[in-house]
Amino acid sequence: MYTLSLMTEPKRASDRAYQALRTEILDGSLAPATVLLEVEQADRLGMSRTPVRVALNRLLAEGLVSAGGRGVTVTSVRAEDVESFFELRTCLESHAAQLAARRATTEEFQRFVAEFHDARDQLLVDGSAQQVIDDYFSLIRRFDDAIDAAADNRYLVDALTTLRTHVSRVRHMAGSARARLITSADEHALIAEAIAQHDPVLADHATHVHLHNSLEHFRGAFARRNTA
Amino acid sequence: MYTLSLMTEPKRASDRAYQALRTEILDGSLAPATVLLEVEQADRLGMSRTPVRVALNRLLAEGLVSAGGRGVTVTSVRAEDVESFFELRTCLESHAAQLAARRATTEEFQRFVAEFHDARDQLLVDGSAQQVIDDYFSLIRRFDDAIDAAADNRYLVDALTTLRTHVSRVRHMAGSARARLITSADEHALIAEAIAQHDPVLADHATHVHLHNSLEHFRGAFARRNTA
DNA sequence: GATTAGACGAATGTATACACAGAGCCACGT
DNA sequence: ACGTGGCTCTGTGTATACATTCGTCTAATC
Repeated sequence: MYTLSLMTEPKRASDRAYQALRTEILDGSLAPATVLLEVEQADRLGMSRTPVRVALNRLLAEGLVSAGGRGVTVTSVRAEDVESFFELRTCLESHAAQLAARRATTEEFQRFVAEFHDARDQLLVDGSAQQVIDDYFSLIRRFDDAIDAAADNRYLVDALTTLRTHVSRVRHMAGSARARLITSADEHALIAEAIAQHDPVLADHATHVHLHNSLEHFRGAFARRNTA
Repeated sequence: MYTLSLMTEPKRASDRAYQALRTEILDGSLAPATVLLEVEQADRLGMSRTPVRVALNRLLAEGLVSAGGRGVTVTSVRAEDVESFFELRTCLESHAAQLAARRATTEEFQRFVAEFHDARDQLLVDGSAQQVIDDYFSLIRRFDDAIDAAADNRYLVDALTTLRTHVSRVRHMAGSARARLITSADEHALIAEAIAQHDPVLADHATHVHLHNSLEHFRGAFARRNTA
């Protein structure tokens, strides 16, 4: 089963609406504070209000839009939201890494160590090529999925999935600097190593460090954006 | 603004449907594995399919029902779910308590210490009276709300709100023994004390202890239920 | 006798029509 | 000129009709 975002054309109109709106919110085409009206979107997406309504309710549950009086509004991402957000994310990802370190198989995560080393080398050689960057993010995604599977906790994975959606938004807003990506690859390699060696405390702390640095990067990016 | 569960008669039919179904799932009137059909429920609740559909989608997002093939199914609560569930809950509540200990005002939580002491005394005197038990749960609710407010993290509070819904279900299934409630009051008093004294580590650990004991209680209740 | 293909039916997915509520606006009065 | 009252217009909430899909039962063939 592929994830929704990889399926080319879902059957249900409500799924198409959900995907379309979600993608546009994540990549910024639909700017924060934009008001989404059912009729408007139904017209734009070439369907009736009913499936749009379903899609908007799903986005509402995810926190990507908020319901205020008339229509729904694309939620804004203020700097303080990013702080709150990473506070929770650090808590959850660290815990997931800790659980993974207890429950995962060594081989699987030792492979990730090697992959992250390769990725770092690639980024060093050609860290500005979009292909290399895309590959790296896809590696991170596989790594996150592997941790989720190893953590083996449905509720935790659900919470993290929602959070990671919001991460995508912030990432889009902040962009990704080559230097940060390289450091990030090293940090991920360490997390993978800790999990492979069944060291829960190190996995916990390495994840903490990684997300701390990640947040610092976003803070910098936000500051530059707001002064520019 | 009152919470939905306290509003006597919401305007929207979809809200009435949501409340009705949610209540019935939480108190067990709708047993796990029950299949909910739109038409069926619409008929039973005296409305059309449309608002029922909205309600079911909300329940789906909350994880109280799951979508399998035909209709939605009331999710079951297996022992292993309770484990996963408390694993996450411990992580989040501990973190919330930690944040509250850093950010809360001493007076507010010192009052909670006194209230929990009073509650324990009440439970000792007349711990089987439904009124006393209800009062105690209502106190816990106010305490949780106060922690949430002090933690001041929208994402964390959202995650905890969802989790606490599931706690209600488990509590209903397991029942509440007088002895456990008394111990629980003491544990809560300690958490409140730690927050009042701005001791994040103690708040964290006291919450951990409380939820550990709480989980032990549920484990025992489940074991008894499954052997009975 | 078991397995699979096909048709039937029930339940969901979608569209549309109507009801209601809230916001904006114009006119009227002061 | 400014405030107030009602009107209109727009958007959501609900109902219902229609389309589509998926499960299931049956029957036929191997």
